Amino acid sequence: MADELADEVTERLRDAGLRATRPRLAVIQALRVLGGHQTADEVHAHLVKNDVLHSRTSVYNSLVALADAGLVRPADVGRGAMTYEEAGTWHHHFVCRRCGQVSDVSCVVGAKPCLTPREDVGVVDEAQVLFHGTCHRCLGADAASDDQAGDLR
Amino acid sequence: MADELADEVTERLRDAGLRATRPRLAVIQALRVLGGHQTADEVHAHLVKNDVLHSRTSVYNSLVALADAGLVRPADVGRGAMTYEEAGTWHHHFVCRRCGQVSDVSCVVGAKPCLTPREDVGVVDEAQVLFHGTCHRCLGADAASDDQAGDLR
DNA sequence: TTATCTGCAAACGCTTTGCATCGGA
DNA sequence: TCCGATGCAAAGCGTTTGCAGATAA
Repeated sequence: MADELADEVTERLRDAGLRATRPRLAVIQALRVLGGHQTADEVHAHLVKNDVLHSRTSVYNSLVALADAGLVRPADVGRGAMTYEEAGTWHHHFVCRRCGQVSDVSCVVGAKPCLTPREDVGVVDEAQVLFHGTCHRCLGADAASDDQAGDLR
Repeated sequence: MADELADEVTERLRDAGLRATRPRLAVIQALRVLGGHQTADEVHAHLVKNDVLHSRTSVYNSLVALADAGLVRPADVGRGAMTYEEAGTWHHHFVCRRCGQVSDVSCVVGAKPCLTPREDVGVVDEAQVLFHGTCHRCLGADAASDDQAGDLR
């Protein structure tokens, strides 16, 4: 079931001049299982739990290799550690200030620098948008606690 | 000459319920002298060089206080350390992949969430755009070294 | 006078590096 | 076979925390 993934990853790593090793395949499979926006540590924890891989260094190494091969995209959403996601469709991120949850947001234009700066700063090859705000769940929790709190505060 | 700054900072800190202390005034003055996009360490180095302040902790403390008072804005441009700039007009950032230089870029709309995500993820109060690419200087250097290199490589 | 702030020292979390060993092609 | 990858251990770097003494209001 995950063999097609392994085959594709193997091929794309080789295309990038990299070897298809056990840790690398394990890391990208973990990323697929866990879904987007995982930190290196979360990937590591998952692999340790499933007794697949125990070295933190290898997780870092593998993430770098997979990113080089264009299979994984690092995304800094400003929450301490770097997060990683499978490189599928290009999108932006919304981060809830309360709970820290990260959601994907479609980009305005389908192409990869989906925005162009007004100023002529040079050649732009990428534009990342990071939205901040309050997610629906936290807004709901707010409303609920407002009811509960009554006129306190 | 910098007294108006000191007075304004004092007032705005007090408005935020914070004290106007020597380190805080020193940090914002350093930020003004150095210009935008300084790391805590760069601010610290500047203040040490000018024999104004020697504690790294106080630089961090002050930056937090100034950010709370809305006088300073932290901007994560994805280069390891957090950078800080005086909170003036709202803008985005362009980071050169070669030299790491950061340039300011006007936002699309003057208001503060200058972009709206397509998806309804919740209440968005901020949108930061981070552009990556190659700045003019590095493009120029490239052209020059291409000439020099001739057919090497 | 007192709550706030400072600033040293130490801890902390994420990430990288050095290096001997291992293994994919 | 041999270069590239692994993975332990340790360092590195930016940042935060604990706390006793100092200070703005």
